[in-house]
Formats: sequence, C-alpha cells, structure tokens
Amino acid sequence: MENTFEKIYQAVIKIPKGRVATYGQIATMAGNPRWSQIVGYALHVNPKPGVIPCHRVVNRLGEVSQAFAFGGENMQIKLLKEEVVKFDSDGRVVLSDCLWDGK
DNA sequence: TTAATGACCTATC
DNA sequence: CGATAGGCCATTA
Repeated sequence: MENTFEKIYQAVIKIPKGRVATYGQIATMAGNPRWSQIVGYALHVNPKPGVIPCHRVVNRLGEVSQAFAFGGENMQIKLLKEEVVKFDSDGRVVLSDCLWDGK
C-alpha cells in the first residue's frame, strides 16, 4: 500500500527538470500501467510537498489537471514555463519535445 | 464488509 | 473523426 505510493513518488521525483511525464507513464514505471488513477490520487494527497513536483505530472494530453489549482492552473503552467518546458497555444505541454523518456 | 468516488486511460459506437 | 461507456487500482465513507 504505502509501497505503491512510494513507487509513484519515486517515479515522479525522477522526472528530470524541464521535462514532464504522463500519469500512464509514471504508473507503468511504478510497476502497473493501470495505476494511472492511483497516481492522481497519490499526488492528490501529496504527503511530501516540495519533494514531489506534482506540476511536472500531466495527463496524456499534456494538460495539467484543473484539480491542481493549488493557486491557479495558470500558475501551474507558468511554473513549468519557468522551467524549460515548452507550451503551445492550447496551454498544453509539448509532449513531443518535453515528454520524459523514462531515463 | 460493501459501496462509491477519483489530479486516469483505453476501447467502442 | 468526435463523443460515450467501461474498467483498473487504491482510498474513504
């Protein structure tokens, strides 16, 4: 149980700066591709703020979830913008260029 | 213990 | 091609 969360956190923390990963990607790295929902839940509880870059986790569309809104989704995107993450006019992350390869 | 929910994804109509 | 339904796992009530 906690082990599962730890795996997810480890995967999220492993995301290099300027790069984003999708829930499915992290779930697969954690050990099961069906944990996508659990990944969202794990970040929802976010037991280790400051250690887990939740803003680097986006859905498969490259869009940050609205539930993030820990200060405004726009701020979330802006934060990523401060990194080297690229954004398109749709407000989505350019997965084709910033999607984490997993290594 | 059972049922319902959720920061999701995939498949089907 | 666009929208809808279902399913998976874990947590909460």
